[in-house]
Parts: sequence; C-alpha cells; structure tokens
Amino acid sequence: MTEDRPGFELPLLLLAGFRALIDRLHAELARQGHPDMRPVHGFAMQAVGLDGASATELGRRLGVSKQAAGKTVDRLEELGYVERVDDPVDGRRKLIRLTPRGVDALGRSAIIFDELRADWAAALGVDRLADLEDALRTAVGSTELRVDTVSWFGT
Amino acid sequence: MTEDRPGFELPLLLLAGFRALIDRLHAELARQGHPDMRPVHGFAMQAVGLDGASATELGRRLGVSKQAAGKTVDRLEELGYVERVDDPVDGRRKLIRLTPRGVDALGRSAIIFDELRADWAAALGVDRLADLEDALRTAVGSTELRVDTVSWFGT
DNA sequence: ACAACTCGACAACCTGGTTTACCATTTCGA
DNA sequence: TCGAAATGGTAAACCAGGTTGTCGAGTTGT
Repeated sequence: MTEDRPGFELPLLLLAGFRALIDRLHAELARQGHPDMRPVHGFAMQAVGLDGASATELGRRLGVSKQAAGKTVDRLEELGYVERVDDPVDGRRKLIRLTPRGVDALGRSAIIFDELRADWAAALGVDRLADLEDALRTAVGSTELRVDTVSWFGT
Repeated sequence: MTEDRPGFELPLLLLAGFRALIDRLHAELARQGHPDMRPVHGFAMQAVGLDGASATELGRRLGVSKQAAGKTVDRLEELGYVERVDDPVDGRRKLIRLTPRGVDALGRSAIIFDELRADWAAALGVDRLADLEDALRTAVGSTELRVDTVSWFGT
C-alpha cells in the first residue's frame, strides 16, 4: 500500500493555513487603522526593518531586482509607511527608513500574529501546535525562513 | 506566561513549506518535459479539470474575474495546455478543455505530489505528517481547500 | 416577439516583476 | 593622485495578470 492520502492536499493545506493567517492579519490591521496595507507591503517593511536599508539591499533581501524594490518603495512612500533620506556618508545611497506609521504597522502586526498563534494553540492544543511548527521546520530543512517569496507564483 | 515562540514564525513556516513543495514540483515537471509551467498554470488547469469549463465558470472557481480567467486561458492556450472549442449547444460559450499535453502535466503533477508527500513522511514519520495535516485541517476550519489564492498577495 | 440576462471579448488602467541603459558617486590600484 | 572600475539609484520599455466598464452576439423567459 502506498498512501491513503493524496499528496496534492498537503500544499493546499499549507497554503490555506498561510492564507487564513494573512487574511485575518490584514482584516485586523484594517480595523486598527491600516486599511491600505497589503501582504506584499508587510513583507517589504519587514525587510526594511527598524534599521532601514538601501534599495539595493532591500532587493537583495526580497529576492528581486533593485528596480522592483524601488517600485515597492515608491508605493510604500505614497502610503506613508517609509521615507527616503539621503545617506550622509555616501552620496549615491538613499536610506529607506520606516516612518512612525510604518513602525506602528509593524508593531501591530507582531501583536496580531501572536494573537493568531494563540488562537491556533487554543484550537489545537499548545503541544500539537508546537509539534506542527517543529515538523515544518524539519521538513523545510535548510530553507531559511525567507521573507522573499512574494511573487514567485506567477513568474 | 504568554508564548515562548513568536507568532510571526507560523505563517513563514507554512509559506516555506508550501513553497518548498511547489518549487520541487516545478523543478521535477521541468525535468519531465514541462519547463514552461508555472504555479499559476497548475492551479488554473486543476480548475479546468478533465471535464473542461467555460471562462466564466473558470473565473468563478479561481475567484477572479472572467476577464482575468480569459487572459490566463490565452496563456495556457499559447503553451499548448488547453484549447477552446465552441459549445455546440450554446453559441455564446466556448468550452475550455485540457489538451493531451495538459492532461499529461496534470497527471505528472499528481504523481510528483505523492512522491513529495512520501518524502515528508520519511522525514517526519507517517503519523506525525498525518497529524500535521489533521491539525491544519482543524485550524483552517471551514475554509475550503480553495484553488484560488494565487494572486491575492499583491492586490 | 421582445426584454432581460449571460457569455466572451476588447480597451484602458493598475501593480509589480523583468532587462537594458544611464548618470552620479565612491573605491581602488597603477 | 587620478583615472578606471564598481556600485547605487532611476528611467524606459516590456510582460503577466489583476481590475472595471462596455458592448455585441446569443439564450431565456414572459
């Protein structure tokens, strides 16, 4: 006998779980004053981080070209989540920095993710959830918890 | 005490798991004669199914507009995975049908997914993987295993 | 028979990705 | 030290796939 479960369900379950979390995150963020944030923005802002980054560095972290990173920064700048400031020591660089609004969004996201994880823990049991995380860590192996992976679907 | 693990890791682990499976699927599909297939195509072809579908129906299944579905069909048609045939009983409709190449790709995908699941079972243990799937099913709850969810990131 | 609905297609637009090219600046080595 | 090479940011042109709005052709129901 081979498998009693078809293999194609596994990726769908993983995706459904991911999507459920992200959808609920953004529903909550919208309620808390960030209705314009999109998943892609959260990833990008996470990659910018509290220390800021250059566009090139951001592209490297997100796994996209520096031009694509620049466009995303344009968007985040319009929405008021980041700002570009000239680098005082290198005339070529522009440092991308989170605005207070950006910091607020990131902080709220962290809190909401903790709450969502607590919901899962309540539904599954603390140990079972911990084992789920451990199992995933084992299965994905050396693959770092990358922050890129936003658009690699369509390409 | 609250949580010993930060909540933001859970979605990243789910995404990493999903991505690992999909990346390996497409690496294998490329080796087996389908180098042009993209994740988005697999979802769409799955939604077309062996019975075919109209563009409007396909859009409904994928959770996108009929126009977007039509564009995806254009692409799949170029790649030789589907064909449009006139519906004999309804002059407005065009039935989208998998070509033999499309059926081949779908069949290979199913086999590869089974193999990938077997890899996970070998790495985690059969019971642990089954529990992971059960836990995910419980956590995502009523959310159907939807085939849409392709592009809802960026929007 | 005719009004209302449905299907598919087209157009215009958005986001976010790519490659190519260019300018400004910094770095490095002869 | 000074010019060549490397690097950072931006712009242009393009692609994929998403949106809404419009419209003609074909079906359906009264």
